[in-house]
Amino acid sequence: MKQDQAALFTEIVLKVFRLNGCFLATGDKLVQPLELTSAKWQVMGAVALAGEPLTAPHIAEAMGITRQGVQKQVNALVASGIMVLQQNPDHKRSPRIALSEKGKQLYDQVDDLNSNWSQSMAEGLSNEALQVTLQTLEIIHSRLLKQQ
Amino acid sequence: MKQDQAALFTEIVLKVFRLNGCFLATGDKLVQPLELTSAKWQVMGAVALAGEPLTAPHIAEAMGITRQGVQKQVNALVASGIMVLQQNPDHKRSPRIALSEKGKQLYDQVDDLNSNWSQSMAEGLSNEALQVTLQTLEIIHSRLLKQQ
DNA sequence: AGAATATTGACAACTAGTTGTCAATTGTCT
DNA sequence: AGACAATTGACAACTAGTTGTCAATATTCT
Repeated sequence: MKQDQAALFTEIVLKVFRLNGCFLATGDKLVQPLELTSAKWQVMGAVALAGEPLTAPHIAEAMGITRQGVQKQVNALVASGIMVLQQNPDHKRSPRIALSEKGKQLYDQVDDLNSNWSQSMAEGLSNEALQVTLQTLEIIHSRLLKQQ
Repeated sequence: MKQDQAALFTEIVLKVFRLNGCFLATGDKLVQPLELTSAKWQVMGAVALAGEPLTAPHIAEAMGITRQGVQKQVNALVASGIMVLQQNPDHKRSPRIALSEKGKQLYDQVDDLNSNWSQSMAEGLSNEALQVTLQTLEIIHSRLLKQQ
């Protein structure tokens, strides 16, 4: 039975790999009309969710990726006028990054697309099943963080 | 309540993104002593699991990534003597790809590492929770495949 | 205050994977 | 058999992210 659980765990790992690819592909398609990508709206989402401008390292921490990965997307988003840099009184080198007006409007549209899609995807899945799934993934995630 | 489920779903999506990164990082560390990477042992695993040599497109289909992504890893694995190309009587251009003796021995070691790690990770997680999680992820995955 | 240490953005090189093109091969249809 | 379409490996260019280095800025310790 210990065997069974380990085997189940391995299948979950493989499923996560597949789902990651599918989610990114679907996300890219979803925001393609807005000329965005999954990577870009995730950065926008981190700032939108925080409700206040964040520095690049803060965004990276919130997203669980490296600051350099974030920096690339931020630079591109600033170049295209979706995000803006605000002087940071606490740090000369590290500006606060915010959504521009254009960025906010764009993100509202992303939010709409996402909420429609999420509702259609969650259709017919029980609250319990979703809760158990999320909770299990959270436990696994926290173990991984401790372990490394 | 439909709202709740969509929100839960969104959280699961974000958790999958994080877990994907963590799993890859942990997998890389796990097989680092064997001079492998997550990408390489996943290709090896696809062939090992099939129990017979596969062509590159077959491996790609099994893994859910593109044939070109697989091809890169296969070329590297062949160059390092871990996999070998076998003449394919059914297709002059598309050889069957198998593990070499060295590759089989390596994969046995990977398998050991993975099963130890999986057991420690699954520790304390109930069979039901793991089953519900896997099943829910499978439903989501199959919906994504249909949808696109 | 001054020195050692950590954080930060820019830059470059790298891994992993995708997309598109090309020519060779294979499959299908009549 | 012959023509047209699909599959395949090689190659190149691309996105996304990581790692490492550097100089500038912040932080900490005494």
